[in-house]
Amino acid sequence: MARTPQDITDAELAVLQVLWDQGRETIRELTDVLYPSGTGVHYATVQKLLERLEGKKFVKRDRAAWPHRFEAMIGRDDLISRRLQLTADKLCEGALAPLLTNLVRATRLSSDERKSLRSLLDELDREPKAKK
Amino acid sequence: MARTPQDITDAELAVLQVLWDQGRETIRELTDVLYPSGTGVHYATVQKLLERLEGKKFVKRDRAAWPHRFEAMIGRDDLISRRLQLTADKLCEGALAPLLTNLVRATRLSSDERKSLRSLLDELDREPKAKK
DNA sequence: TTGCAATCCAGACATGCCGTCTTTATCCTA
DNA sequence: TAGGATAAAGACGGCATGTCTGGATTGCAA
Repeated sequence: MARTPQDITDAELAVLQVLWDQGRETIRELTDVLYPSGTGVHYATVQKLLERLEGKKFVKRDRAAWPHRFEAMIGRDDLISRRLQLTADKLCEGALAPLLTNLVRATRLSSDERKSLRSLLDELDREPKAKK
Repeated sequence: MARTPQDITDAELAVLQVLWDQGRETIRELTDVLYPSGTGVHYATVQKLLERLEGKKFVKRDRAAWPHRFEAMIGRDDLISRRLQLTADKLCEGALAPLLTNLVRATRLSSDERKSLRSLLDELDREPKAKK
């Protein structure tokens, strides 16, 4: 049984989180956020993580700027979808519906949350062909 | 950044899937299913996987029976919940609601599915204190 | 131009997970 | 009691992944 590499590792995710919060950033800026008391050694670590994220098309590098600036190519919601699909593939033969019912039961939905969920369903009723 | 070991690996999951399908099984039976053309070498592999699953309390071993019989201690739904909570922890600070809305949008819900989802919500309305 | 500091780049390294395999001890059955 | 099957403990190896090193390149200041 071959081990399957992770799509995005924890360290890579940490970098993405900062990019999501701050927008376009340089390696230096990212390093300062991720390793506040860093000795400067961590610069190369962040660099490598960005290089791998770029290779996986999850981050875009602006080589015109100096120093280079980085930007997330994947949104938080996209990654959530990705992870959900992954668990569905492993546990439900790809079907998302079981995850859905599981969540509805497990989550202690407040009445407000139930209300907004209903309106979301109403919205889907009106436009049966949701985009993308 | 410390690497976090997986709760259940792919190979371990494969064993669990068989246990979910077949119920109580011996190592030999599991091995025959997982490695149909196995040379007998894989017996120890399954054995080790079961040992680790037992250590993590995901599988119960009946040492009274001979040969030992194994049984899943965690259900498919439990594992789904676990995985969902894990993604929520990593991407939504533990909140499950974002996953829910994400799923509702991503899943192409048929009108039937929407209907059953609504009735599920109604059910929750009637008994605000859902049990665990 | 020259020197310097910061940045970029490629690759090596280390640690630990995890699937596999080996060896030895233990148990049932004939 | 002999022999085959199972149990138990540990070693091994590949590789993912976070970290680090050395040297090339760039921009800027004197």
